[in-house]
Amino acid sequence: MIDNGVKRVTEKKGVPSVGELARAKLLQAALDMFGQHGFDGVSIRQISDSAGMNVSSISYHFGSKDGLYCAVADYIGAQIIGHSHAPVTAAEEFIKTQSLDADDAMNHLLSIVENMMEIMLPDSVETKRWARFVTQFQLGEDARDHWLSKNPFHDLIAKLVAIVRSEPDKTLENAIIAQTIFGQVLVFRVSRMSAKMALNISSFGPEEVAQIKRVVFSNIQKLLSQ
Amino acid sequence: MIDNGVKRVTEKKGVPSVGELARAKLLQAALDMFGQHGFDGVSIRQISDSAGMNVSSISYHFGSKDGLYCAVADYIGAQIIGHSHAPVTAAEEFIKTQSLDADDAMNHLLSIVENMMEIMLPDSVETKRWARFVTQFQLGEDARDHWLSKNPFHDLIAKLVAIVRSEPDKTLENAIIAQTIFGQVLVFRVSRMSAKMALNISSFGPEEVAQIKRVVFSNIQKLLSQ
DNA sequence: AAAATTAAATCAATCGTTTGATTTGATTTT
DNA sequence: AAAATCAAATCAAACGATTGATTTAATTTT
Repeated sequence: MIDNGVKRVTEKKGVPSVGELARAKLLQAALDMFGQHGFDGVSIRQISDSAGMNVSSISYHFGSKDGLYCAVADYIGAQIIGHSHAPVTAAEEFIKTQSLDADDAMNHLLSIVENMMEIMLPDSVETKRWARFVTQFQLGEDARDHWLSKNPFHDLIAKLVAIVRSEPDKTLENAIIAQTIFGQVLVFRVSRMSAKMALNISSFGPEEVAQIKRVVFSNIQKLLSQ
Repeated sequence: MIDNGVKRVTEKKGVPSVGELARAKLLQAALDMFGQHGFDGVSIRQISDSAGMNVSSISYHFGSKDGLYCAVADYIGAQIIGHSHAPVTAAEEFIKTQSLDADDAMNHLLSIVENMMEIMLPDSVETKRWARFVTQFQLGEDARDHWLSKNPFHDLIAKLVAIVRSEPDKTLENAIIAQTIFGQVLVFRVSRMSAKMALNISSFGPEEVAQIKRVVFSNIQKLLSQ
């Protein structure tokens, strides 16, 4: 039910054309407002106003409101993939070597978790906007088949968990453990307000993130010990 | 920004009046549809149609759409409190005894976690509807000051964690640990679709819930071991 | 000049809310 | 007991405002 009909732009070299700048402005505005209020909570007029453009520019550049929403999802997915490229590929290559070194696997696992925390936790950076959008997105009904609904880290974490535990790959138990590891990071994003109140902090600054990271790392190492 | 103006009903004895039945029907319909599509994703006409009533019955019984939403939040909060009354009060009384028995504290902790899982995990029971609504609710902006946004289990979990770890109450670290414990349950509700795909299951049936419970219990015991 | 882009105006549809009239069920008066 | 009275409850209808989308015309870019 998602219309992705988008008029593409003839782009040349690295020079962003006027239309591409307009498209980018709309995308950023939509990213913010969709993330804050959800799909139905924002009108295309609010988005175009926030971007300083006209309503029709949305249907011109993205075909429809659905098309804009989908474009934002694609954009965020690409950003997340890009931001976690280094630790993910490193872990994937480690797995490809068929090494069964538990310590190495644990280090890769912690790197990936650290990367997830950098994406999901901080208050001020741009990644905050990604996380809000993704959370809203995952609650949506119609867009469930979009690949953004799939956790791109899970498979990797489950495999690393299996290696650390010296178990054959892909047992249900390992998948559950991977999910609980993911949840220990996710909770600080989804239940953000609740967590701030519970921890009696006003924002997730560098020190808070560091302390959370310490606890989560400690948790992972303990719960994966035999 | 929430209007809670509600025409109250002259009630007598335990006999539900005609208006109270209508009110309950609207409340249940709203609970379902708000939980599925969020506040802005549902119109009051859809809700009243689903309840088999007229549109204006909403403003009559709840004052406004906001009033209805708030009434649903209140109802769910009461339901959750009621459903977790037993393990919560047991743990609270244990804490009141000033006992420092780590094993007892751990048992109370596991009871509370088990109760949380009963509320949040299953696919078929009514509690599923509560969880969906709460998740949607916590993402909302305007209603953040409602007490439903606060995690009613956190304080208790944090105190029990402190006792298990033989530490003074209320350190930041204990609060973080409590949050990560909560996250291990929460992830199966919030990232529900993603989790189903990752675990390769079609629903959270009794066996799946049992296995998840086993893993989470094991995790908690390990990560709280010194 | 042609194509791409923006602005303004307009569309039918739906939004939350309000209105006035009507029905219901019980209480009070006769 | 019958009639009158009244508050509670429900209804269809309509309100102005806003929704996503489209059309038309003007402007800018290439």
